[in-house]
Amino acid sequence: MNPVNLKLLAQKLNLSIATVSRALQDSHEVSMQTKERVKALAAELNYQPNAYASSLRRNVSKTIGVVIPEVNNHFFSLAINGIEEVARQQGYHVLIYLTHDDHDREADITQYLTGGRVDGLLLSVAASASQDFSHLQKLYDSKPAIVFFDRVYEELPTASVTTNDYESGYLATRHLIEAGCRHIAHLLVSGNLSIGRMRMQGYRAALESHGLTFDETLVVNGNDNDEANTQLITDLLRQRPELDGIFASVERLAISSYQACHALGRAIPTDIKVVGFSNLGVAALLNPALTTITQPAYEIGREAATILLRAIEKKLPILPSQSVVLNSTLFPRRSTARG
Amino acid sequence: MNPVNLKLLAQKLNLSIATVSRALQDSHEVSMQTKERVKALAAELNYQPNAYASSLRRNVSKTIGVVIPEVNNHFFSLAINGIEEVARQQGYHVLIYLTHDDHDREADITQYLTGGRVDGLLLSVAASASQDFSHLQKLYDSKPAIVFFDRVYEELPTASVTTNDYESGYLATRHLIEAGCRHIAHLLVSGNLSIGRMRMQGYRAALESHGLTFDETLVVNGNDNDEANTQLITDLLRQRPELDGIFASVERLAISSYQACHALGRAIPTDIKVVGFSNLGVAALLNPALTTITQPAYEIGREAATILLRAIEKKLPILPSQSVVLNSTLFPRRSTARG
DNA sequence: TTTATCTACGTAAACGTTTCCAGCACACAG
DNA sequence: CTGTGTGCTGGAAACGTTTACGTAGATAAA
Repeated sequence: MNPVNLKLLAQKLNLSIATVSRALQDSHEVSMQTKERVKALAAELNYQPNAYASSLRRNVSKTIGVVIPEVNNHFFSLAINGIEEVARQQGYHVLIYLTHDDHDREADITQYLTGGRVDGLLLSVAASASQDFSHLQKLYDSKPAIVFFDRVYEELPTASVTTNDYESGYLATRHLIEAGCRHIAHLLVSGNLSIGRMRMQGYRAALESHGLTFDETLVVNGNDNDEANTQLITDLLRQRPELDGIFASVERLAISSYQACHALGRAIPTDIKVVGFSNLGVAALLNPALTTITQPAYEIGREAATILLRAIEKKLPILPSQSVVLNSTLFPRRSTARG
Repeated sequence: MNPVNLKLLAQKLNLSIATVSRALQDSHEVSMQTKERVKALAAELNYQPNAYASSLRRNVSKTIGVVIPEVNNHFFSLAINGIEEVARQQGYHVLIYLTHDDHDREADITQYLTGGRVDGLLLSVAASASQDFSHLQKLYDSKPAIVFFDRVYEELPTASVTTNDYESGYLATRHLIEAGCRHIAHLLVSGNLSIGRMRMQGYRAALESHGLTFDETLVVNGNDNDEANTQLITDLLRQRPELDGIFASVERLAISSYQACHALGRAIPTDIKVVGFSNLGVAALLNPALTTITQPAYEIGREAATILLRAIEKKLPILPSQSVVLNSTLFPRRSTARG
């Protein structure tokens, strides 16, 4: 494509390719004089090193992969912001792959990535129904550096960046109980991931420590289809008229809950109260303002990328002990106001 | 890293590297027998070709770059969804770069990308104050395939995917006028891009064709800092108490308008009406529900990626005539209701 | 003087592919 | 028997870097 390469520079300068290469890397083995000559010409001809040749030779790509369920979700888009920020600072490129919470897509993608295309990987596991994580095991065996964030597959001995999901689940549920709820549904998408289990345990513990009984039929699994979710919630609301609280474990389910309530004419917070995990910037502007558990998404992205890039640069393995747990924050708003 | 390469396969099979390579590509020059032997072993050893070696040799990277202002914005995240979708279908990888609407970052990034790292580029130009587009010119000269989407730099003779911005600006403004507004502010971020100019012209034309005079001081430029924008709008509202309509040319400014109105106690839509470009899924759930002009973001992404990949695959240049204009839709909601 | 050290550069191998150019064996036509 | 094709395979060059190694000349140490 662009025929400006080391060979061309070397010819024009009557130097060897080796010297030109070294000059551009500020090697001490090259005299100041030649360095300047080389750099001047390189700048003039707008020389850009061929990334692939360099990656091939050095076995280092200066590229990280980010594998996430979706990007149209404030949590993940904020996380990407954080990731891109630190990657750019350190001269890394960011490849994005979306799984749409589909197991097979995730397997395909991770399969791709065993080929050395990336130096490291940030992964937030798909919340599919499948219990099969062999693709992640395979990926791990091909040993790129991996850091999980938010949605972790715990069996791999690597680091992860998560939030205090158990406490958050507990807090959200207690908040509803204290607002007067007695029949609280729990909506989630990632029941078979640790994140889902933790939030669930928090929910359950809060119920039980307040003398409420845990009812399995009030736990509903959604997916990534908003209409289907809204329908699911509508059905639930109809079948269980005693329901007076909803704890949505993920943003889209909180939104669907609003939609279902609007459709059925259930007033929030009078008839039913809603709290949801969400990074929606406009939560406070909703009708009514949505009480949220908000994760520090941007910081999670930064933190995960930092751990990953540090390990790559120092060529050290990533240990589970480097894991970080950040705290989410509960923002009480109208949707859970008393009376 | 992973030492499973063609050489290893060749050794184990007592074949030459050339034959193994050809077998894996289903070349007709290899007997069925050997093909199967090769593929079996490759699968068994989990062979993944080295992407960099391949890219180097073929001068093709199967990677496209996406350069956008931000990802934490529904328009762009939906667009990325569309882009990733078609890229994945065709076996392409997607590199993401965020400019944060900063001219210098954009210049840095495009500089990077002249190095042949990507086969093509999808670009939505940063809405900075700068009038300097020499970095884009330079990028173009290094001839990767480029398709602009939404925010176009018109001077480059390549294709773009946009929406009917003039009509949308006209429609939004007329909608406000018909709802009774007489003093309408226009908030925008991209005054020096064609997209900004088009929307502005639509705004102006609607005013004038309805006997209202265009007032330059009602046109306000925001940036990517939400607090600053809210402050800006608050100031405007205070200084111009006669204001009864806001046309926000970009999602974040509509949100900031809500915040400013809430803070000042101006009731929407009674005191002031708001319409905004937005892909916010929860627009209908806002308080009050926000009237939006919604761009077909997902389709824009798909369309842009399709044009780009077709050109790359066929090795044809991209012509301005391949440009596509899609239609946005006005969704009237409470925020512009009469009375 | 010789020997060691240092500076500044060149030669060439290597990274893992792809692909051009053979070559060989065999078949078949003239 | 010669020529021509065809089916399969291997050797080796090439892509653009980086880098181990070598070397020539200069300077310093012995």
